[in-house]
Amino acid sequence: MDYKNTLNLPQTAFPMKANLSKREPEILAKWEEMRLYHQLREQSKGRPTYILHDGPPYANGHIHLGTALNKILKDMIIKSRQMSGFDAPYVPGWDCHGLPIEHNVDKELGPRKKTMTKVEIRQHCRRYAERFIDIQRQEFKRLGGLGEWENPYLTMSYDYEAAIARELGRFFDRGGVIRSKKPIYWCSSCTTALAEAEVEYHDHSSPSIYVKFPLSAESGAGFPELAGKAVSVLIWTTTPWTLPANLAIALHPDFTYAAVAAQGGEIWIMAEGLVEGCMQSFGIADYRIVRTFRASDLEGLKCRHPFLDRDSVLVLGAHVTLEAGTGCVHTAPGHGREDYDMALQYGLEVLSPVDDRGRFTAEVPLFEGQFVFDANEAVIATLKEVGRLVLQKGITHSYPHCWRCKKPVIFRATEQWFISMEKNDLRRKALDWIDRVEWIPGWGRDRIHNMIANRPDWCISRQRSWGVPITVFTCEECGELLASREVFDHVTALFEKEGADCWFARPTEELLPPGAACPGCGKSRFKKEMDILDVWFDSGASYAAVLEGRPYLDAPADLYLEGSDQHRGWFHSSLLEAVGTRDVAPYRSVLTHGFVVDGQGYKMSKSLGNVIAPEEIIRQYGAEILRLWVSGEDYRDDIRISQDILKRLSEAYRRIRNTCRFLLGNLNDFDPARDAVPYGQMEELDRFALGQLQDLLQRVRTAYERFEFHRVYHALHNYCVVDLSALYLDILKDRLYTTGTASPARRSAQTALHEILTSLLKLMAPILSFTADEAWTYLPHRTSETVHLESFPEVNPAFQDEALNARWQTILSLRSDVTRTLEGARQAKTIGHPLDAWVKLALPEALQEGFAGQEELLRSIFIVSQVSFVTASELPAPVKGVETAGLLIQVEPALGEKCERCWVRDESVGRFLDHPVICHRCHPVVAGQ
RNA sequence: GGGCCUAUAGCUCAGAUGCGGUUAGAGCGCACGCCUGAUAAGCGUGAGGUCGGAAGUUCAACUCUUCCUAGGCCCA
Repeated sequence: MDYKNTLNLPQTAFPMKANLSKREPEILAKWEEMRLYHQLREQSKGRPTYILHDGPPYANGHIHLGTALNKILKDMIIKSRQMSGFDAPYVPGWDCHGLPIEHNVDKELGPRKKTMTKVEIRQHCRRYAERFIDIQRQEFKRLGGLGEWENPYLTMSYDYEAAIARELGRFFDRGGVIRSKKPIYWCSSCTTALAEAEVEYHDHSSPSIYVKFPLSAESGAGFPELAGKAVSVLIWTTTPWTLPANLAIALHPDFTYAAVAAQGGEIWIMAEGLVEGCMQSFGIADYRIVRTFRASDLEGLKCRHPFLDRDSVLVLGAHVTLEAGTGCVHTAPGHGREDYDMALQYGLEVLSPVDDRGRFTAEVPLFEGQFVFDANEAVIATLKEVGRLVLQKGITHSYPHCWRCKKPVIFRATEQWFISMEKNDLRRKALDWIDRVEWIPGWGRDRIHNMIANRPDWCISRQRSWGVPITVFTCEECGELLASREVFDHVTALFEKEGADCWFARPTEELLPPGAACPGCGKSRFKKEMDILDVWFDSGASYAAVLEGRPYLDAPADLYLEGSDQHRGWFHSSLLEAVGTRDVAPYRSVLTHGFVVDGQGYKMSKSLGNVIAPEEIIRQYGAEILRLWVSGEDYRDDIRISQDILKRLSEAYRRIRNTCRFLLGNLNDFDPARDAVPYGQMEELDRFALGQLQDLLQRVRTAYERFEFHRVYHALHNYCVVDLSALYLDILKDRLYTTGTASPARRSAQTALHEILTSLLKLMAPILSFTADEAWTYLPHRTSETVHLESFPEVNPAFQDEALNARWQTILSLRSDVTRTLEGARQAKTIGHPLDAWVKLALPEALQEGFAGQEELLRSIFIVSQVSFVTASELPAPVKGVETAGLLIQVEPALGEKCERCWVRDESVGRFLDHPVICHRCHPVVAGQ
């Protein structure tokens, strides 16, 4: 007789092999089919909401690991909050306007663009954005995230465009917007102002020149040492073309300056600390310092411009350094940030004689029409001619470039719109609100705080086509600004109906509210503003457009979650807008994650060739492994990915999957309603297992609450490997397989297994969303269609038995010493399989009473054939217990024959005439069938 | 150059909630072995870190300070 057929072996159709890349799309289709997201909304109506507000990715290109990471994290938060009893809606969004799209459309259109109207270009941009929204939507959905994908928010939808204009109106209303001439980054190739975020630094070669600015006679008069001499202040610059705009020379207030007598009786003034280095590079060995000055001695003195009929005044600024140059800094207020600050402080003009294309204007007749970078040479030639050039070299240094066209940018002062950081106390209020927001990790607070504390006014205007216009008017007559509430209300209403395109499509008159008149002169002919808004303003308005705009959402949000770069980006613009328009932060807490780097910790870049595409991982491993990766790494730091890591993860995945499969297989015939055993009647091992499950629940729930998914991952994996596979399940096999199908002993085990499996699947659902869902469908008598409609199990105090737990900690210690001893016996060839073993134990005094008569319990737990308690003297060659002091163990070959059914050696085998090859444990089971 | 951050076994993570104290832990992987009734599975044993480097504070530092190195984000 083949006794194998009399066993209760595990049975399940749940496949061992996941085949994720094929199965995942089927599961996604099922969710779509059953409208899972909407079922969740329906089901959780009335619960407290949890609002995670999605930061909109830019609608360009395919998703990469960084965006995948971000979306998966969000999904894990949404699902875990949902399963923790919240109503957690998720509305994904896209950022649609802006230079990158317009730039790509430019490229696609080529020369055709010149013949097209703004509205036509904008339509192309809109279609471009739509195309990538569809692409990215598919790619994001493939990751397994639930959300309102069919109704996302788009910054280019009409209602959103209207909301942007409305928010801008609020700023105008409060007087927070100013127009001013300021040096800003300007790309003369794209002919637009650039935001700080649109500038990147690359190496660039520039001329490096030392130039003499002759000190005017009357300025030198106060110093006898200088009388009658040709005295010059020496400056150093790497942008000769900015010299025509020079209006001052900055000295550091704390530095000492020296007058150096050099060749031909000339005297040069420079920082004392730089004299030696400078003279060395000039190749002048023979010089002497005539006298020194405090910087304040020189403040206000005047030099002559080296080649223009103009003065250049000596000013003091803390930005001057001794790192390079002469300690006397050429200052052109129209071409540098600090230069501009000097202008404000000393009342200098903000001179910027350069046009949109980067060419000198008529204000500089000498170089008019020349492109500034080309004019460097002409400037140097002029300096040589007039004898003001001391030295010319070349230098390679880090220089700002346009992020789109990659060409070097210039600093140029133009009229721009700014959100003032000081009007309405915006800076101070923003800083106050920063301290009322929870930043996770905590250093995020310092980071954004420093940025807000030091940032200049926000330049919100751009001279491009694809964006939301700054919807204000200027009077044709007197130039007065018209930006009243009525104007914005009127325009906003138009935007709601027609989108922002109407600003460009309609004549000015139709954009004005009826009867609009200039607040200055009363006339009614206006010019509409043609600048558009910085895209950061768009996404920064999502607070108003989305959270306030959709009735089922709420403001402020519970959470914003983005990469740490967004302290300067979306966290920043959102904060300034919400505080600027309604004196409140848009979020209660802000969570940041690091960046995806390679296995060595280096950033991913095309040039390094270490880029991995999400699509590649999904194809090879499945999105589930990507999700497991996101969960396993501590995302607050940078997170690494490599083939090795992925391999490791898929191994962990298989382990978890197989554990589920084993559980499913052993629950095949179990109906909890019919077969469950009450806790009090369960075997103590099963009760102990339920206790361990409570520990897991506790740990996992806390970790989810704190967004510490790597703790969830490790807890789940460890539980599967250590608590279940190596311990509980291994021990249980004997009972599950060999006892009667409906025996109390087996039902007791199944009761625990059922609790364990359902809990496990629920706990893993936010991370292993596909697998938990799949396994759930194989669960007999399941309570719902998908695990995602379930809630996390609560910790059940009834399953927490401290005395039981303590007793089992002792048992586990014994077990650990026994298995170590078995290993030794195996190597000594005393036994092969543990079931060949007879374990003799001499227990320490303290344990003897507690385990008296429980040889059979220990036998099953050690998975051996016999256990006997003996006295120390009965063990001639014992092994000492390591974990249990005083324990002595000896392993000997087991007595009796191996039962053909349960494989345990027992002396009862052979005693049953009807079944001569099975043991006394198996006999009643088989005989009873 | 400035701001913020990271650096524990080959890999991923723990190291009592800001403020130091026994032989630094886990899982995976690896090596060796067992099993063949979770089987492209399962079980066991074992070898691997002195905590990025240096100096300092202290009776005592992986945990504090400084500097250095490597890396990341942001800015100039």
